[in-house]
Amino acid sequence: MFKARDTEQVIRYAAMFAAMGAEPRLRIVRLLLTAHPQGLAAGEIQEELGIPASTLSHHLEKLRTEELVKVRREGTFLWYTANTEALEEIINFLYAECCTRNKAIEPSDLVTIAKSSKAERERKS
Amino acid sequence: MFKARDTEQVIRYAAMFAAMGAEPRLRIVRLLLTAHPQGLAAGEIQEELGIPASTLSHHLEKLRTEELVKVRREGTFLWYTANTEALEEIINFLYAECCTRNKAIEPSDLVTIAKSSKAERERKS
DNA sequence: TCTATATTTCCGGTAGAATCGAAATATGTT
DNA sequence: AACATATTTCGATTCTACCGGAAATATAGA
Repeated sequence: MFKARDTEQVIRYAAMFAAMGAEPRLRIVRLLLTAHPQGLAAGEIQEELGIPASTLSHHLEKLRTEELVKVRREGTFLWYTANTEALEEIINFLYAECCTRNKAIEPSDLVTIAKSSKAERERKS
Repeated sequence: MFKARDTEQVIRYAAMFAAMGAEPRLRIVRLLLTAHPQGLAAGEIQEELGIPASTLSHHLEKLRTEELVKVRREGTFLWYTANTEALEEIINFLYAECCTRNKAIEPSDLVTIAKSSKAERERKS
């Protein structure tokens, strides 16, 4: 039972991972996160990352399809923002799949790890 | 400065996401996690998921290359296991990228969310 | 060595993804 | 309406991923 629902889930998450699994798109998501929650207009992304407009448009379309970014129009500009809910969903999925299993880490450890890697990141920069 | 290192990181994580971004491979990782930490022989995975041997071999090779699975030989069998460290790394990356930003969620909330989704999952099954 | 089993490598076919210039569309301004 | 700018859609090309049968390799046992 619930096989169909499970199948849909796997397909959906695979698609989300695939959307992040291309260098230009991962860059886009990262960039949008630095600009969160205001986001960036397509043209700004284009300029920042040096991606041709038409190519960028395809990537944004893909990210939008997989719900990793949201978009709102303001005049002739399209403002893209990262969909942090979707990213949290991915984290939860990974956490559910990975970290509740047998020997895997405890929630409290996860926080410790997250904090220490943040500290480490800041130390290195 | 550190542009090169950052580039490498993005490329690496994009490759990891891409490895998880194919339905058969996401299934494989999930299956290996259910069998963690013992893992499964390639033939068992093949039988369980109904993937032809050569195709499966390609997928496992990809996952191995991106360090998402480990492998050990035992006689003629190759035992594959999920690399939970790599999965934790992905969680930390996403957490770092996503959840330390502006309005994003706090570590303590992350645990709450993770726990409640686990509870919800168990309720549904 | 011969046989059996597990798995990979080889090879070719095919579908889909990524790319980007050019043309089309959308919106706002004068 | 004409023009300017932002972005998408079109069209064509190239590249890469996925797939799976057949052959090769690895290991163990008789």
